[in-house]
Amino acid sequence: MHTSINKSSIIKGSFKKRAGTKELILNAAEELFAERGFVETSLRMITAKADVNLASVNYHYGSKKSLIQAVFNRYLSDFYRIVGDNLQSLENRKEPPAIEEVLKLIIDPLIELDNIKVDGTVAFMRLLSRAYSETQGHLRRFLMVNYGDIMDRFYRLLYTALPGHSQYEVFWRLHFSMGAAIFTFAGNQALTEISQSDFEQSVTVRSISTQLIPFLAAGLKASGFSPDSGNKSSGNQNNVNQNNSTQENLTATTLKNP
Amino acid sequence: MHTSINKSSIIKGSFKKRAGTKELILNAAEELFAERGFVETSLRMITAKADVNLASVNYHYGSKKSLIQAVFNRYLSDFYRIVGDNLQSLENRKEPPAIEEVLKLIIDPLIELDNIKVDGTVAFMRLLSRAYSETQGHLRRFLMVNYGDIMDRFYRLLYTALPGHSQYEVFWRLHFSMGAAIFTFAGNQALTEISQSDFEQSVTVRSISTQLIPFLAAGLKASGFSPDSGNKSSGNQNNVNQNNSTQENLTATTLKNP
DNA sequence: GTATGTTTCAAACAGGTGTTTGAATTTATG
DNA sequence: CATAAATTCAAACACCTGTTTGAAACATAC
Repeated sequence: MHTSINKSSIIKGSFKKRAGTKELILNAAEELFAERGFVETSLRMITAKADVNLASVNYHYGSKKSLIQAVFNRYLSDFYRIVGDNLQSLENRKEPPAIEEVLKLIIDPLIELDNIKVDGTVAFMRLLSRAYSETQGHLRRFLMVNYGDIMDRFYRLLYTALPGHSQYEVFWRLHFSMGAAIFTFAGNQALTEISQSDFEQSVTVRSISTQLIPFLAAGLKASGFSPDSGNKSSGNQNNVNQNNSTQENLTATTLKNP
Repeated sequence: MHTSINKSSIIKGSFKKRAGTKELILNAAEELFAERGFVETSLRMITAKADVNLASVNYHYGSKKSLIQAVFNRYLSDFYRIVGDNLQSLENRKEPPAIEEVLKLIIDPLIELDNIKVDGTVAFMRLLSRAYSETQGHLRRFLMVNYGDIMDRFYRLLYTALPGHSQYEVFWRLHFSMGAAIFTFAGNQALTEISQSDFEQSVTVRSISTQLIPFLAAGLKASGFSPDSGNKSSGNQNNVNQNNSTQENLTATTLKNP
């Protein structure tokens, strides 16, 4: 099956090896990990899909665990570079940003992923989802160590955009929002299929985002305690605001130490 | 290690086998599945924890797949029985219920799980989360076939509680809400630990729910398109209401066919 | 062209997986 | 008690896992 013809291809006018075994592995792994998860994807599936030898994974990446991190690194470096730029532009402003702006700051790059790769958004969110649920979290730790600062800045910006809310509230609402986004995008196309067949409307990453943003914005802005209809009346029990510790320390421990 | 003393115990005055091998397996499996997921939990781990023979799993349950479904069935039968009762009481009312009522309808039983079993809520949500992300979804299909009608009724009730919103909107917002809830509760205690250390406030299932309900309620109620501050002004692009098909058919296909 | 370093390859490795088997044991029945 | 059914048990089954090995093929440089 594996001929020797594809061993070489013309790249930029000069002969090179066939598109890099290392990248072939990374591409195949990325797809399979998003589809099936890390534990349910074997190295033999990856090497078969990439049409390379089994041993080349350990030769180029050392171990399966390192391969997983490499897949993540490629996605995140692309994604968080854009988010970082967007963050700075809002951080530099004097007046606090609107929540919708803060949300778009991170959702727009998420949508952009779909233009770079086929089903890029869904694949990325599935990887994120699995990173959070699979194993006991060595991957979540990897995420926090390498990219926790970005999330830290995002949390601070969100806090400034929500005056009148405690950091405790913002903390939880941030994770509610992450859950809604990750769960929805990562949801194995089942939701999309149902929606398409029932509502006769093509479902894209952008159309879901159009639904998601007002939902999250309203949730984030909501008054803390609403027994009836959202009025901030009466006594609220669990509204213990404690902004005594410095914001420096607070956000640092909040998101840097998993 | 395994003595023959615990082979018999007194139950209801008469001698019986030691608390049922079948139940011992189910208990051990339930804990391990919630902790580590289905694929990462081996039958040998389960039988070791339950202190029973390896072969007894296949003897009592036939296969690992059936064991997983059995674990789910025990949780869901308890949970959905209560939810079913709550649903009916609201369905019988003339005037549409408040969203907070609809949310409490399903969140209160969720909290109650914590009183029945230790960390019952978290365990249940983790099982749900894994059911949605793991494998290609044979477990999600099982859920929908056996318990889809309850979710169908919940969706309809939510729709009546949200006048002025299209079924398309309600559909997506329902799944946003599910994502927020499942992701948060299932989040491997990491969130809870962070919150406890940073905000010096004990985090319980109930205190999270107190945060979650107003967040979800506000998101569900939000006007469809809010570029600035949640006012339902200006033109909205993706608000294609199509209530042409009968509600009967719509909700049926929505949640019964996975 | 020979030598050197890099990459590929088939094969084997040690260990874990769910499942099956058949005998031994326990429990229930007549 | 004896017989029959239900359950437990240790061992083995066939298969899949990530990783290692050592020789073969390749690339590049002298």
